[in-house]
Amino acid sequence: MQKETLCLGLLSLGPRSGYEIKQMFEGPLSDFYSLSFGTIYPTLNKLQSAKFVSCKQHAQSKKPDKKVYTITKKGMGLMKDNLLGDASSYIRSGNFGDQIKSEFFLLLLFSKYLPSETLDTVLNERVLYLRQKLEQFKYDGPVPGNLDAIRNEKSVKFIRGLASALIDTGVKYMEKNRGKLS
Amino acid sequence: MQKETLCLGLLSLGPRSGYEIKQMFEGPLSDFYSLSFGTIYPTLNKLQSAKFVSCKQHAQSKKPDKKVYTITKKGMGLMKDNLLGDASSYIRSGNFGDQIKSEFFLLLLFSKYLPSETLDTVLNERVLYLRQKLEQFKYDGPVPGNLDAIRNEKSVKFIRGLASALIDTGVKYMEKNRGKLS
DNA sequence: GATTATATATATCATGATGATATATATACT
DNA sequence: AGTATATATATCATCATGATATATATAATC
Repeated sequence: MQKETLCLGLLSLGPRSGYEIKQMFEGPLSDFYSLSFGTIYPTLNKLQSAKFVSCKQHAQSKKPDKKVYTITKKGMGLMKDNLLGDASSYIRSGNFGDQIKSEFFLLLLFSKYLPSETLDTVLNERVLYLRQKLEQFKYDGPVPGNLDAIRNEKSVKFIRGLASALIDTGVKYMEKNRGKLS
Repeated sequence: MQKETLCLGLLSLGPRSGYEIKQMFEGPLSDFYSLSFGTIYPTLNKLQSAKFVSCKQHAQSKKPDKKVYTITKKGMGLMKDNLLGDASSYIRSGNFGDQIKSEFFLLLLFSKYLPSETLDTVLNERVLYLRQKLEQFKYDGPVPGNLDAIRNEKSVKFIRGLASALIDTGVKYMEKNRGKLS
């Protein structure tokens, strides 16, 4: 998916600044996708020049102005068109997997070269991390700030349920089978 | 993990060419990590110059010579050192998640802008793909060529079991809950 | 009370990984 | 006969990342 389409998609959930878009990628979206500041800011500027988003500047004393972007009708049109194109590409491509870079799995793969205490700590920390993730995905109460919007979407409920099921399976497998590694 | 360490790690499982290393990233490793030709070949050249790997050229009539790389004692030393460093960094970093870019989850997230037939096809293809993956991970017979080495590793058995459990959970969740998306 | 770290907020840039392309041939498919 | 795929290495333009710069407020630590 192009960065433009992704930014428009996130702005379709409600007006946001570049900083807040980055927060989404570091929070609830971190398990699915990420974009850096170096990509987000130029993309928003480009979208603004082409009138796919509008921008309201909120002056803040002695902090940089907060630029809140709102998707335009033209932007909604582009987003929907691109999304349809992306889905078609996905279907035609024959490549239905995700792009993953997992330091954890590489460490596991070469674990026979690691001291057993080191491997143990790696596994412990990973399990601890996954347990926290699981709580986050299962938690149904309010979340602060601008992140509430996506929680009520039908698709997000589906995704959160899926993520919860996957993490739960992962944690249970690791607890049951980690003895077989050493 | 540095590309050098990763290449050395794969060569520690047995001598291989750059092309065969790429095949591993496209096959059994594709769900965990990937490197491109543009990274693999220069890395192998660099490792050879520094005597971390040796190279035997196998002449092939009218095809480019096949360069089979073997890890040296010096290379094994570097790999183990780096691996320990990577594990320590992983533990210290506090960042225990994986880096993921999932076109599928983005399409799900914005699925309300997609025609229901398109979404349906996306889900069908994904489930089909996951079922194939599941069979691959569960299959215990021999695999052709140079890919057998990693299948017998203790760590790989653990990883394959984990991957199978995760995919199984994912498929079952999707089949049960996909109706809630539309 | 002083210092350090973290959060807000945007912008830019060097580095380097990716994906495409080039080159060359054999085999399999249509 | 013609097209696509597989083997095999190498190079390179493009662009995303991660780091850095700038500036301040608040929270935490000592």
